[in-house]
Parts: sequence; C-alpha cells; structure tokens
Amino acid sequence: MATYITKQQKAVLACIEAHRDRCVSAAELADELRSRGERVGIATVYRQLEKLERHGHVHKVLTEEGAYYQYCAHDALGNCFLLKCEGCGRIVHVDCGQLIPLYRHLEQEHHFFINPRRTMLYGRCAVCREAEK
Amino acid sequence: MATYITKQQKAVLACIEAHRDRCVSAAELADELRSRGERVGIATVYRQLEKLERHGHVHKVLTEEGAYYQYCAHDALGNCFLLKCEGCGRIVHVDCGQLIPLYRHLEQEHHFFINPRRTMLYGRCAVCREAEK
DNA sequence: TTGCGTGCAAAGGTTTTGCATGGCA
DNA sequence: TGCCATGCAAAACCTTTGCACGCAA
Repeated sequence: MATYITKQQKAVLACIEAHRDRCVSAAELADELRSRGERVGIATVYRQLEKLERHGHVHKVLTEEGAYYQYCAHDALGNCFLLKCEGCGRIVHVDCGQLIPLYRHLEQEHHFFINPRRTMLYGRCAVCREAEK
Repeated sequence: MATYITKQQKAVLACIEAHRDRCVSAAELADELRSRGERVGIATVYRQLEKLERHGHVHKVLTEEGAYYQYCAHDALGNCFLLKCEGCGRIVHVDCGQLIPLYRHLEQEHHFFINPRRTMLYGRCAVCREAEK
C-alpha cells in the first residue's frame, strides 16, 4: 500500500509546526489554512492530525472544549509536559526534568509507563490564582 | 434560593459512591440506575454530576470516549491521582505521595497550582506493555 | 402553595464516515 | 493509468438547553 504526499498534507503539517509554541484545535487549523488561501476540508485536517499523532509528531490533548493539538519536536520529548489553567483555559508547555523521578517511581513501584506526549496536568496559573483571591 | 433534596439526587450519589474504585460515564450511571428500577433521565445525571464536581465530591476526567466520573472521598484528596492506560483504556486510581514534591516545585518555580482532582496521566499499564513486546 | 428539579425532546458542537471525485506516482 | 487521499454532506456521538410538569419543603 503506497502512500501519497499531497499538498494538503504538507499544508497541515506546516501550519501546526508554525504554532509549535501553543495548542490549536482542528477548527482553528482549518480556518487558518483557509485564510492563507489553502483549501483544506475539516475532515482532512482531522485525518492528518490523527496520522501525525500516531507517528508522534503532534500531541493531542483533550479539553472541555474539544481536542487540541500541538506540534511536538522529537528532541523535546521526555522532559516536556503540559499544564492547563482551569481559569483562563490557556495551555502552558513546560520543559522541566522534575517529572523524571516521578516517572521512574511509577514504573518501578506501580508498573505504569507514562506517555509524556499525552499527559496534561490541570490547575491554575499565577494570574488566575491571584485574581480569585 | 432554597435547594431541594430529591430522590434522583440521592440515587445518583449512591450509585457513583458504590463505584468509588473506578471511573464511570454518565451513560453507565443512567443505565445502572435504570436497571435498579430508579428512573433518572440522562439530563439529570449530567446535572447532578456537574453539581457534585463543583462541590468536589467527584473527579471528572476527559477521555477519548467522553467524560468519566469517579467518586472522591475528601480524605483521599491531595495524594491521589489517575492513570489511564492507552492500551486497555482502564483508569487506575493511585494513592501515592510521590506527586507532592512535583506539585511544590511547580508552585515555586513555575507558579502553577495543580488540581489533583482533575489531573490524569497517560501511559501503559504493565499488562499492555508486556503484550506489546 | 411556591418554585426548584426533573424529564423529554430538540439543539448544539465536535468528530467520524460513506462515496464520488481529484490528483499523486 | 491505478488507486490513495480529499471534499462534501450526512451521520454519529456526547452534552447542554428550553419548557411544561411534578414534587419537596
């Protein structure tokens, strides 16, 4: 089964790669592609994102507002994880080795192997926390 | 604004409390209530779960298959978190203090305050990991 | 009796799917 | 030319909402 490389494929990848610093939804991607003049159907966007996720090129994170996707550079793996603020809804990408000992503990004591691409921690960012006081 | 205590309210709470060891979906709860002879509409189940979550009596976790809910005993807070196996789909509830130092680090260095009720880590359980080798 | 909570059905939103068509190799 | 990928629209799904009615207080 050969697989073709289409211009829609390249467009979706380029678009999500351009937003490597933040999470975007499938609808946002489709809108942006349209505004650039690239005509890509929403179904194709979903199909591409699914393939990219399967190959490890993007994170997929589930939120109250639907799924969000973020480009994932290979070399950032392992030490990166995602924080979502329940106040303002923003998703913060943190690169920090502090998770490593936890992962090791979970493997050794609880026999569970974390997938950092998928893992998202919920909480409140400093701004929202302050505003609520 | 007075608030009434209805028999549907009690039934939903009792049902999710009976499953305190695992996560259940709104549809599962509704089915189970129906099979017990309690007639509770799905909309009411959602409304109750939303209220219970707001009051901190249940966790709500987002999955590929929709939202899942789990009863949350107050004294289990802080040290508990959820692991979801991407292989078999099971959600494991882990009670372990290992997360505390991580939470403290995130607060002090990244100014982010984790909500353990909402946080779920993704990965693979020992069984699925073994099966894939 | 008052008005909150419920049930039903409809609406809403996101994601998936079927099928004819287009375009890559 | 062969056949995979796309686009469109419909379907599927989960969740929320509007409104009249039932029931707790």
